[in-house]
Amino acid sequence: MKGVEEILQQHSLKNTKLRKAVLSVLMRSDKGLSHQDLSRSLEVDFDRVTLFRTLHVFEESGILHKIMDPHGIAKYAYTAKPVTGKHCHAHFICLECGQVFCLDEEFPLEEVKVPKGFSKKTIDVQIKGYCNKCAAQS
Amino acid sequence: MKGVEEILQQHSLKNTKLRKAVLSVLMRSDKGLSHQDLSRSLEVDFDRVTLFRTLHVFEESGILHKIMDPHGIAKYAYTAKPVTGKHCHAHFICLECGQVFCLDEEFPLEEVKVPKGFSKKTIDVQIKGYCNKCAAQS
DNA sequence: AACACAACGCAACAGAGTTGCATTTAAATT
DNA sequence: AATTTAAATGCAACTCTGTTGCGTTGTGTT
Repeated sequence: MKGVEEILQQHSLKNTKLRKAVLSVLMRSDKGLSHQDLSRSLEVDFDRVTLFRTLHVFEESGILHKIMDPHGIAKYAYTAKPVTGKHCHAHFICLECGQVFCLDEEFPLEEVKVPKGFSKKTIDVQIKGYCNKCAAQS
Repeated sequence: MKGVEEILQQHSLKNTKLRKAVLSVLMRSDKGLSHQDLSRSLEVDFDRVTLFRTLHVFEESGILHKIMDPHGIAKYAYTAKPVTGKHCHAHFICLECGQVFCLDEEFPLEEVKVPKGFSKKTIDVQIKGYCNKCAAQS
C-alpha cells in the first residue's frame, strides 16, 4: 500500500494537512464517504469549501471515484486499482441509509456498445438493496 | 404499449391530470428526465412539490426508476420491463451535461454475491463518459 | 530568501428536495 | 346524483449539499 504523500506527489498535488488527512481516512475505509462523513472523522481544522475542492481535485486526478447515493449525496472512495477496460467496480448501495459499500468482486464485462459519437470512460455496477442494519429494521 | 390510465389503475393510483401528463412524457422519452426537465415540458399547471411527490409515488410503485446524475440530480425513466434477476438496465451517463440515456442493450448478469444480511433488489450498469454533443465540444 | 502560483478561508449564494398543514378532488358508497 | 373519505394537491417555509468570487496564506521552486 502506497503512502499518502507519495500518491500526492505522483499526481503533482501539493502536500497539505487536509489532503493527507482526507486520503488517509479514505484509504482505510471500505465504504464511500460523503463530505459530511469526512467532516466528522477528520481531526484537522478545515473549511467546508476547501474539503469540497479537495474532493474535486482528487476525483479529477483519478485518486478517488465518486458514487451518487439515492439521496443525491456524493460518496467518495479510494481507487486502489486504476480502471481498465476489462473489469469494473461494483458497489452495494443501500436504498434506506444511502451507504455505499465497495464490493471486492470485480466484473469481467464484455464489450459495451455506446451510440455514435459517445465516448465511454468508466463502467460501474451498482447493486441496490438494503444493508444488514436497514434490512433488519424493516 | 399500455395506456397511461391503465397503468395508473394497475397500481391503484388515482387518475389525475399531472400523473397522466408525467407518465405520458416519460413513456415517450429515451432519456431520464429530471424534475426541472419535466417542469419545462409539462403543459399542465402544477405545484413544484406535487411533482416531487408524484415522482416518488411512481418510483415506489416501480413505474419509474431513478438514476442519480453526476451533479446529484435525480433523473427518472419509465420502466417498460419489470426488473428480474436475470437481466438489468444499462444507462449511459454524461459526465459533462449529466444526461442519462437508456441503452437498449441488456446485460445478462451472473450471480452477484452480497455480504451477509444484505438484500439485493436491483442491479444497474452505468457507463459513464461524454455524450455526442459534449464530446464534440471538448 | 524571494518568488509564483496553488491551496485556503470566508461570505454570500444557488438550487434540489423536504415537511407540515389546510384545501381540493377522485372514486367508492349509498 | 348526492354523500363521504382518504388520497392528492397547493402553499409557505425550511434544510442541506454544493458553488462562486475574492482576498489571504502557504507550498515548493529558483
